[in-house]
Amino acid sequence: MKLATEDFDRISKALADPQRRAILQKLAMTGKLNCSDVGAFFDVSQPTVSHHLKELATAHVVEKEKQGQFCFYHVNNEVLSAYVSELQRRLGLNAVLAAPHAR
Amino acid sequence: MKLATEDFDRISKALADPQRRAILQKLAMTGKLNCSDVGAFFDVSQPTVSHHLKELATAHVVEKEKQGQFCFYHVNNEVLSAYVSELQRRLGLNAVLAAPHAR
DNA sequence: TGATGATATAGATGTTCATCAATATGTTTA
DNA sequence: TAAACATATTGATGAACATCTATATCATCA
Repeated sequence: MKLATEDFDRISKALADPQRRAILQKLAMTGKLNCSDVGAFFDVSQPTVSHHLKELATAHVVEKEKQGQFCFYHVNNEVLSAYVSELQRRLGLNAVLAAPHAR
Repeated sequence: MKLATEDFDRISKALADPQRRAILQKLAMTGKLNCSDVGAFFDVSQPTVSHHLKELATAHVVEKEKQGQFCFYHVNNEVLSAYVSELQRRLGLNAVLAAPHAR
């Protein structure tokens, strides 16, 4: 999967905030949570949680799934993997793996 | 190599800014540059370049090497690799590799 | 239908931060 | 030593943003 520059930038920004990283990590560990559940883990207001989840969803690192009045979120592993790959590529960390061994 | 939480957070913040990512990528591509060289690639003032390089150095993703009046910078691959690994760990992206294939 | 509950939005506030101009510090060379 | 150059620091400014309270929207249930 290929990330557009715009997407890469947005994901970088989404991952810049510690609170958002904590929420994302919690989602990665638990698999799926609704908004209230996420909020229960952290000492921030409900609107703040909602805001962070929206940022993560806009960056496509999580996906939103509405079920009645609830709203479940789960991580998008494909996008996250693509992000990490692109990050490695830009930082030259995969040169050894990708290059056909430059003798 | 193991990253302390504080280091991980600082690196995340260092990578959050597009200009800093561009500088880091340029360093990764060229291997080693002094401050002026870096500045020549981008349309920002000298103090801004100096500031960004300092941020990157404080996060240990680049290393500073003073030679006379010049100051060379190069990426620290060990730290960057450790950062990416820790990021993958937190996001649960290495589960497939690490786990003995569920079932 | 009205009450309760879940989530989203609006608006405000304080903080962080990217950037710049000006200046300081340190180094080389004429 | 004086001038020229490389880099760092200081202080200011405007923008981005994390967070909150208050309120709106939407769904469920009695």
